[in-house]
Amino acid sequence: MGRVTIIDIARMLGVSKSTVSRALAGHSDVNSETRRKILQLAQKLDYQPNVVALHLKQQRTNTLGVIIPETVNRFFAKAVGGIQQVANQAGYNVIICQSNESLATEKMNLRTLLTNRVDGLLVSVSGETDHFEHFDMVLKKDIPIVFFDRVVENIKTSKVVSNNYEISKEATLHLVKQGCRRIAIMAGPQHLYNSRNRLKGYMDALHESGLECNERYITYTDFRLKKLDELARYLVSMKEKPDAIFAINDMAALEMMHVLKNMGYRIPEDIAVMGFNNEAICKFVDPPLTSIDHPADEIGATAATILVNQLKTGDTSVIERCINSRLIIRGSTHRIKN
Amino acid sequence: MGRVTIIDIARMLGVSKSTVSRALAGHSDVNSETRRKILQLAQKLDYQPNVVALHLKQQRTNTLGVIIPETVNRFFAKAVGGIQQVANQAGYNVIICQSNESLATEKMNLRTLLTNRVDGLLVSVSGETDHFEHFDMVLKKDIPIVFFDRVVENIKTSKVVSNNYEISKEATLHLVKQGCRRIAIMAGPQHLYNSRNRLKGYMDALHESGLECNERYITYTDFRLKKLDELARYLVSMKEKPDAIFAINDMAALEMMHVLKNMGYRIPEDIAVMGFNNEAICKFVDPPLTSIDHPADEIGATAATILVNQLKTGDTSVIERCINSRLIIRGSTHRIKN
DNA sequence: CTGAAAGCGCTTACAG
DNA sequence: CTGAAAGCGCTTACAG
Repeated sequence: MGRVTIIDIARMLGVSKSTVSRALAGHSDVNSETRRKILQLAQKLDYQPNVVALHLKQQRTNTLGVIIPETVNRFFAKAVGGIQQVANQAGYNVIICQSNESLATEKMNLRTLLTNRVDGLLVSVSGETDHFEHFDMVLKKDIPIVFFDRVVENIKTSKVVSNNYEISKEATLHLVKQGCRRIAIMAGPQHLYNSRNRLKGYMDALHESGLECNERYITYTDFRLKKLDELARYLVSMKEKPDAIFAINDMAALEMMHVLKNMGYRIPEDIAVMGFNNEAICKFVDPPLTSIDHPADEIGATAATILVNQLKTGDTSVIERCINSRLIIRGSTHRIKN
Repeated sequence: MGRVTIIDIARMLGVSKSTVSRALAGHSDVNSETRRKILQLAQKLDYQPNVVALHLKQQRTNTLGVIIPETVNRFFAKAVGGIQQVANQAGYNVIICQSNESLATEKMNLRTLLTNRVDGLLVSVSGETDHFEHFDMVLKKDIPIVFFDRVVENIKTSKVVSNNYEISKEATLHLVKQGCRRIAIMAGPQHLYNSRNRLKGYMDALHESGLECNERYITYTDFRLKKLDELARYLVSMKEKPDAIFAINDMAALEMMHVLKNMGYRIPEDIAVMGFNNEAICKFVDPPLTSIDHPADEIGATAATILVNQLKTGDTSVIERCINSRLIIRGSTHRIKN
C-alpha cells in the first residue's frame, strides 16, 4: 500500500487536504465529526506525516549535527548519549559523524551535515585540527555551533568545557603529595586547547611544589596510541627514571602499567600511574587505577541544551560553561598509607 | 546572506532555474559558456543544494536508520563505525538511535526513523525485545530491514550474525581441555536468539565431553550488570564450587576476576575466567583475559552493504551471512603449561 | 467551518 | 541548447 499521504485521506473522506491537515494538527476550527473521521482513518491507515515535506516548508529540519572524533572512545559515546537525550526530548533528531581524529574527515563531515541542512551543530574537534576556518564558514551561514570538550578558541560561539587545567594540576599535586618527585606526563597534541591546558596544569603544579620541570619527562602523543611499550622502555632507561606517569588516558595508563609490571616494577611503589577518563575498568585492575572522572553525558547534555535553546529562542549570545571533573584516587597512586 | 538557492543563481545570471539545475547536475546539454558562469558563481556563493527538496522530489532520503542497544557498548560502537563507512561510501547518511536495551524505546526509535523517512533500517534488538510485531509493520511499508548481531528469527529479512553457537562451544571445550570440570556460565536473556545459541553451545560442549550439566552453574543476567559481587559470592559458596566461569562479556569477566582475586582465589589455577568481546583491555589485565573476538566492524559493514545493495537494485531476496568470531586464548584460562 | 492557491527548492518530461 | 510547467507532501494566509 506504500506510504499514506494527507491527500489519500482527503480523497477517501471527500474533504480537502487542508481540512485533513488542520484536523491532524489539532487545530480547533474543524467540525468535530469531520475531525473524528479523519483521526480515525489516519489511525487505521497508520498515517505518518512526511516530515521531509514539512522541513522543506518550514525551512528547517529539526535535526542537530554532531561531529566527534570517535564513537569507540567511551567519553564521546557517553557525550553522545547525553546529547541524544536532550535532543529527542526537545523534538530534534541527531546525525552523528566521526572525524576519526582526522582534519580532512572533519571537513567532509561538516559538508555532509550542511548539505543535510541541520539546524545546528555540536562539535568536538579532531586531534589534527589546528586551524578553524572551516567553522567560520558555517557561522557565516547563520548556523549555530556549540563546541564541547575539545573546543576551538578564537571563535565566537558557545562552548562547554571541563576544567582541564585545574584537574590536571590537582592530579599532579596529588602525585607530589604521595612522594613522587619525577613525574612523567604523556601530553596530547599541543594545538589542542585541552591538551595545552592539561600540560600547563601539570607544569604549574610542579612549579608550585618547587620541583623542577624536566623536559625529558614530557612526551607528546596523539590519542591513537601506538608503541607504548617503546615509550615505557624509554622512560625506565633514563638515569633518573620517573617515579610517576601521568597518562593521556586510561587505556594508555593500563597498558603502561601492564608493561611496567612485566618488567618487574611495582605499581605504585616504584612507579605510580595516573589515568584519565575513569573508565569502568579502572576499578577492576590490579592495582585499581587512579583516574579523572568527567561527566561526559552532562557535558554533552549541556551543550545540546544550549544549542536547542539558541535554536528555539533565536538568542545568539555566547555562553561558556565549565563542567567540573573529579580526581578519583585508587591504588595505582596510593604510596602513603595512613 | 542566508542560504543560496538555485533561483538566486538563475536570477543573478539571467537564466532559468532549469538551466542552473542542469549545469549543476553536470548534464551535457548546456552551453559551455553558460555552464562555466553558473559553476563559477555557485562556487563563489558556496552554493549547496538543499537536499531536503531533493528528497521530497525523489521520494527517498538517502538515509539509513540504525537502532542499536547502546553506543557505550564497544561492540556496537565498532559496528556503527563499519556501517557509517559503507553508508557514506555509497552516498547514504546514517541516523543512529539507541534503545538503551529497552523495548519501549526501541519502538519509539522505530517510529522516529519512519517519520524521518529513512530508506532502510539496520537493527540490533534490545535485550528486552521478546516479540517482533513492530518490525512487521515496517516491512509492510516496504522499508527493508537488515538485522545484525542480535537478530530476529521468524521474519523474512536479511541478517548478519556471528557464529555464537560454534564459538561458545569451542570456548567451553577449551575450558574442558584445560581441566575444568565445573564450568559456570552467565547466560543472557533467553528470548534472544544469540543468548540461546550461546547457552546451547555451552551445553553441547559439556555433553560431548561427558560432563554433567549442572543447572546451578547457569545464571541468567541481562547485559546491564549489577551485583556481580553477589553472584561471585554465590558461586564460591557452592559445595562443588565452579572451577571456571564463562562470563557474558569482558567487563563482567574482569569484575568477576577482580572480586575473586580479592577473595584469595587464584586465576586461572583455582578458577579460570573466560570473557566475551575481546576488548582492548583484555591484553593488559593480570592475568590477561581469554576472550572471544568478533569482527564488529565487519558485521556492521556487511549488514550495511546488504541493505545498500537492496536499496540500489530493488532486489528483495533474503540474504543471511555469518561472520566468524575467534577464540583468543590468554592467561586467564591457561591452566595446562606445556 | 472549509476549500483553493501559493510556496518551500529541486528535477525532469515536454515544447520549442 | 533553453524555459515554462508540473509535482514531491505539507502548511497557512486568504476568501468565502
